Amino acid sequence: MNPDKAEILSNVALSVFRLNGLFIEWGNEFCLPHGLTSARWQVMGAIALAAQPSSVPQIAACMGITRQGVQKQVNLLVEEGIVQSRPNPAHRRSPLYALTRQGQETYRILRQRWQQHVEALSGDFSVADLEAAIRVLSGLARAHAARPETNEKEVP
Amino acid sequence: MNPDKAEILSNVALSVFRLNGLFIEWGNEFCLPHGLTSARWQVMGAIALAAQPSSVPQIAACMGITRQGVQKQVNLLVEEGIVQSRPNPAHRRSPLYALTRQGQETYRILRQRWQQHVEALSGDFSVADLEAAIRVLSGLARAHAARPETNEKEVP
DNA sequence: CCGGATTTGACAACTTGTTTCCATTTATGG
DNA sequence: CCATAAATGGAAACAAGTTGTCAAATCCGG
Repeated sequence: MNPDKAEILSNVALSVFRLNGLFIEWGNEFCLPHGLTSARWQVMGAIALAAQPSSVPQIAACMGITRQGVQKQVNLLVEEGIVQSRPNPAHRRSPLYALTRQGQETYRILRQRWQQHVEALSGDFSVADLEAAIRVLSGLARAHAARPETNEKEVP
Repeated sequence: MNPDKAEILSNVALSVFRLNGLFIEWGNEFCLPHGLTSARWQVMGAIALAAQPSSVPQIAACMGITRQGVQKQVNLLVEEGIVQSRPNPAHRRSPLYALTRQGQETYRILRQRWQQHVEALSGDFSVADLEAAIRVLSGLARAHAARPETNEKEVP
């Protein structure tokens, strides 16, 4: 019943891989009726949650992925009328992005549906277990965080 | 201190996404000295842990990804001399795969280094938290498991 | 034994994300 | 003010995985 902390940790890692795949797949079906995908939903969420309209590099930093990856999804979101660019007074080439009216409406509906889903799900777990899970996942993320390490920038 | 189970669950989902990316990145660096990547390491592990030499579709089913994805990595592992194909008495076109001598040696070293890593890491967590994390992650995986749903195969 | 369904590998296109390179814009220090 | 460094978008190549198609091999029901 207590096989070894190290072995449980290995299982946590495998669970994270499996769950990541399941979440993306589930999210694609969840967003399909709104013409979105998991990736675009995540970028949309980052834009929606930002206090002010944000530039692509700001969104990328907040999401923990590269700016080029975000740029692709943002360009698609603009094409679909979900997101709108506006001039950046501080940078001519780097516009700010915010949701359009349609984007706000789509986001509102998705957030509502998501809220219903997690509430239905949350009955399966205790608060103590959920908080413990957060502790473990956060601790693992901190331990594996991309540390600049010896990236001090090679002195030329 | 207890904001809402639903909100903690949302944070668990975001943590899974973030951790998946961090794990893959970390694994790539971890395997680099042995000429492997995270993806190939995972496939190699599935082959190593199988009781008997396995076919590509068997490995894929056990890993929860598509056979085509596994096939790509297996072909690369064969090229690198990590994995070896042998005739499948039950299927002429679908060979069985097992580790080569070199593959067994590489696997042994990687497993040893991984073991050291998780043991060092495991000091940061309590057994209770780790088991709670497993309960939550397993429960979420079960709830989102790709269920055939209405895929009963359209009657033609 | 035969014929159709299923499995399987090969191949190609697509999605998501990363890395790399280049050109332009912005920032900074003398 | 100007030269150089940093930030930024665009494009291309790559990695990993998915889906789809095709042909060969296997399986199964009659």
